Amino acid sequence: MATIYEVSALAGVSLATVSRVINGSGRVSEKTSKKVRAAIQTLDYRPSSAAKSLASNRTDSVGVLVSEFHGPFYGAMMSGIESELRAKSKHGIFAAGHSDEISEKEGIEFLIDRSCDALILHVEAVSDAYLIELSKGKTPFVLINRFIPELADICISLNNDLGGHMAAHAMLDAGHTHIAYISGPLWKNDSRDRLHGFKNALEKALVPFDEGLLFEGDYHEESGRQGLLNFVKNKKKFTAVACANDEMASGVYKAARELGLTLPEDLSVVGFDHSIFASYLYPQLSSVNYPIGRMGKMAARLVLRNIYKALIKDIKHEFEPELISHDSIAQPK
Amino acid sequence: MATIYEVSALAGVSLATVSRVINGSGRVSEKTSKKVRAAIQTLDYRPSSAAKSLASNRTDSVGVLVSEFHGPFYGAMMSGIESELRAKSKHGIFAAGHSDEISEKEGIEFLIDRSCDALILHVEAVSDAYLIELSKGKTPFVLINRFIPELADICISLNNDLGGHMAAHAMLDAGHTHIAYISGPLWKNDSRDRLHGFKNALEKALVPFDEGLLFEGDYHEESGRQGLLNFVKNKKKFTAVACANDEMASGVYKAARELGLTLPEDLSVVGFDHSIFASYLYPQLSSVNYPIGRMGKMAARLVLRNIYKALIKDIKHEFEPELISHDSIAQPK
DNA sequence: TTGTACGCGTTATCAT
DNA sequence: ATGATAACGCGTACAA
Repeated sequence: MATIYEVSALAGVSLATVSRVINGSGRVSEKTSKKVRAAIQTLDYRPSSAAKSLASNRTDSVGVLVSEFHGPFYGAMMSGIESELRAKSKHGIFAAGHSDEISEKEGIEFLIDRSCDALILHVEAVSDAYLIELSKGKTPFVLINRFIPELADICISLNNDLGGHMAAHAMLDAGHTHIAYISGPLWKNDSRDRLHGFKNALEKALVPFDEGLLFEGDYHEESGRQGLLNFVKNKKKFTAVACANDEMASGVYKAARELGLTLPEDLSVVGFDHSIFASYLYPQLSSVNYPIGRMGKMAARLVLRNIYKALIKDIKHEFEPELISHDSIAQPK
Repeated sequence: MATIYEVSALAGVSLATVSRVINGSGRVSEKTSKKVRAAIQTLDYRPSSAAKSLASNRTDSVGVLVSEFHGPFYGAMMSGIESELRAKSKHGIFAAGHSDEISEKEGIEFLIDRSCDALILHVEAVSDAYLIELSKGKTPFVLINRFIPELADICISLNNDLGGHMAAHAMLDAGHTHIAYISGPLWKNDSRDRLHGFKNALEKALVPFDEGLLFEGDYHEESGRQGLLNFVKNKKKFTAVACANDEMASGVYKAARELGLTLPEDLSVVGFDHSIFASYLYPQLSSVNYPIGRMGKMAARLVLRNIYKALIKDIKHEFEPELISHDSIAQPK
């Protein structure tokens, strides 16, 4: 592999000049620049990223911690981050945190040890205190899907409360008054916010909420199924069920079929996230959209601006959900 | 950040010794080693990965090119790769190739410029010749989901031909003799292999295949829908349809419902990949399993063994598909 | 505008 | 077993 020395020799200039034309730093005459570029061409010279990092103290890499690689959710987020970074010649190093405190901390340590210039974190299990402490460290980061008042300027979050509102109103507007709710794990912030928004919307509409129609799931399909079976077992009356994500809504579909219910006539369902597979379900699932791809892009842009001093305007910290209507909501019989 | 100099000073030993302790290379007395470790602890010393890379000419990073980040397929693959690499303190740099020749080449260039120690490539659009040429270059790589005779020892592939066989037999065994096939793009190797296996199985079973019952889709849902509508429009007789992936099978479900068909009584369907959402469909989709997660792990293990000299046995180059039976196949009426 | 010289924090090759 | 020292390839003040 050719080095910058060979290039400078061939071009008949000093290596400082070569460095300048490569990085566009400092003034270089067009003539010299041309010679240098020619030399780079003929030698097929590629700068050593290691040497560059050592000298500049930057790696051009951004560590990204997601909960999981699979599933429709994080893929969209990673995709948004990667394309945005790559356009600026940076790259992402992705690691999984598995929604587990130990594992998330290990992941963060791993990425810091990789000497990433910055991190983008989608963490659920570590505490606010831990993150506030982390923010005092050397590696800057951005949080996605999380809001911590003390770190507001590095948070990219969804208005989950509003999302809960929308789920409730999707049902209220169709005339439902007995609406069950299958929540995510209540130790997660987003789960609590969605539920809060949901209850709040009912309250404002003067529709009482029966706590017996609340089931705490785990965001996986089977817990959605269990939730519906549970309501039925307890002989609850309800004509609609809102789910805190689409997987659980799919579980509700399954349980409904087991019970011989026809969707959406016998039961209206609304999901959350508007995952890619919402449209694979039958009837196609109405769902509150979570623009995670755009949020991933925004997180990358925030890093690009804060760390790499890219000229980026239009930074936005909070995103709004939106109801995507399909065929899973009918009027109550 | 503490450097190795400070550690050596505090421990009262030379640089070389510290380096030896860290990397476990060369003999070091237990006593010295202890002193060094203590110094590392108190200084909270972390080796600089850049300096390490520069001196050792390794980055401990593996570039991974996938077609897309989203969707159920690549997530499982990336997940397998990441966990396997991280266990050995290596990391993946992921990039997307979008199944497009230019874009795939750019992605490969990008990863090489990142000075990855090796690459894991899931490429569809670049030619065999290009890859053979690439193999003569400096950066070693492994191919996933592709078999090139000249590069057999760096290929991890699925027996797609056998998969096609299985899809055909799922139908034949249920008694179907008029079986349509919705293929992926025929410029892709896996599409061709699956189709070939499918036709071959029919032939062996002495069931003639009507070319009018072949439709070339693009692996996306809508093309599956188009395929089925196309067969019907042409007044073809068939009782079953095999799809080259699950997305297109989902499209077939949609078209079937539009046509008022009841699944699986009026039409049996089999998919390919056994994506996570195969079970979200109703009726749950029978599908030929593609163990992409395990294949990703295997690709990582191959890199670990070949490049990083890890002691790994049980390398396997070809994986076998497997029919996962659910509820989408019935006997013909 | 261009060149010189030093520093970045390791690994690895010699000696000792 | 341990230490001294030369690479590794580039960025960047500082000079010229």
